[in-house]
Amino acid sequence: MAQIIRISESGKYENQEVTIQGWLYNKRSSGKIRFLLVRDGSAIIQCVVVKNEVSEDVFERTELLTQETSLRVTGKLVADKRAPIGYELHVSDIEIIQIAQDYPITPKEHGVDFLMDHRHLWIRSKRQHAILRIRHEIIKAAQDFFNNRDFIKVDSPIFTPNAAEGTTTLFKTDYFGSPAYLTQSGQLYAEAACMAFGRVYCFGPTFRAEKSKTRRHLTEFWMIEPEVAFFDLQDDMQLAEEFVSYIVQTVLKNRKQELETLERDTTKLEKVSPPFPKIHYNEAVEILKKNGVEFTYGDDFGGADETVLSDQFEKPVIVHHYPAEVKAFYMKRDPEEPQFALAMDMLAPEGYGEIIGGSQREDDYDTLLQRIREHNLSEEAFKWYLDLRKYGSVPHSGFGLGIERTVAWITGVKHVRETIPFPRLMQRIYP
RNA sequence: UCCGGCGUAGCUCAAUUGGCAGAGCGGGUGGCUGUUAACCACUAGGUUGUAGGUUCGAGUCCUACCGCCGGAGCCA
Repeated sequence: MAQIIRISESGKYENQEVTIQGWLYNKRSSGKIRFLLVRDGSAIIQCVVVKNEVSEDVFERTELLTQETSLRVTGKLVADKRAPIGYELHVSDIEIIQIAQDYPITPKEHGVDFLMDHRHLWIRSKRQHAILRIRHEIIKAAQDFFNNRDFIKVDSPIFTPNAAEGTTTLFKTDYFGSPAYLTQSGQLYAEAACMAFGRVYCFGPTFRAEKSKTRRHLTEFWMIEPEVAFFDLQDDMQLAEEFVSYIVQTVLKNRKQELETLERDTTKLEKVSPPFPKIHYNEAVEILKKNGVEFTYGDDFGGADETVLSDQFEKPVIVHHYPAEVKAFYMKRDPEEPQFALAMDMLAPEGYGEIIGGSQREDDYDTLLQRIREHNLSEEAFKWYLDLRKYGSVPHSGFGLGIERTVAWITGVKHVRETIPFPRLMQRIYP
């Protein structure tokens, strides 16, 4: 056996004898010449088997190869302009590891339900492969961004003891005889960590038991949430636009091939750089009215409203100063116009919806206590959270970025179910 | 939870007015020395989601249920 290589590093081994370990993606035959498309997770390469260049035994073995059969292929790597990756393998030997019988996902169109039932196999397909590689790049870029700015990653717990804002959207579990809930956000714990380290972020799964059946909703999704001490809303919005720009530009730079596979039009993504348009809630309402949208002043925006707003701009748009009543208890109100919260949402272009929600947090003990009471929340449960306002409280702000919606936007995928390896939806918890 | 749509071969779909259940892909067999979801020929493959009803006759019409899809509501 020759040196084992990854297909993606073929360029380094031109005209050398190498071995590739992988799976058969597809096969074509023309009598005495056969073409094997082999994937190894890094890329796909066409392997050419010519009858009178290999032993009879090896040539006959190609007959046994079915889709997704695992194998080792040895041969000479040669440059070929006809090949998508620029190289082909001229086969000298084939070792079959396991023959796959009746692989369900054939090279043709399939329906959503069938593919979702076979998600564990679907992720081997080209398109899913490209999406998940971009997801990886987005997560890496997001963490790099904060790591390069001296943030400390402090993860929040998944189990939480209390229902922060009503139990309807929380998943309840049994925790040694007491109720516990799966977290909806790491934010409150990130605030505690923020008072310890100054700049922190957490990254993990969050859970919402909402019966939402739309292309933007999962019951389990991943969020990355920075929290910064001595930051006001303006600082927060600036951090958010720099953050999102960095992610988009990094993906454009490092995942060009995957974006091509997905046939993503990148011209709009290329324009994503600071500053982003920032509009007050009142301006947003004006825009909706100008576009003939029926909207009750004081409400939060629905999915259709968000699309109208984001369609006005080429870049993501930040809407700030939402009516305090539709926002969470912990958001600080603007002292100059107290009916508004110092909150902001970032809406992705092209109808992908809200990708960031953030705010400056209430940092005054008495005010926060009052809000907790107004919302009928348990003072006892939030004792530790109130402590943060008791022992050296400072102005601080943060936001959360939903990974799946960000992946959907950047890849141009229509539904978030394709942006996470194993999606959890209202109607699906298999595989 | 509400509105709309769909359910036929392993998969994607077709089947005229209610009148013989069919094609492509995948599988099998054979052919082809440059194929790109290769192609060509042959071949196997069906409780038409489930239960009931109307009818001489139901994939098709009616009722209920199940499942899925899209949307709304909901959604720091």
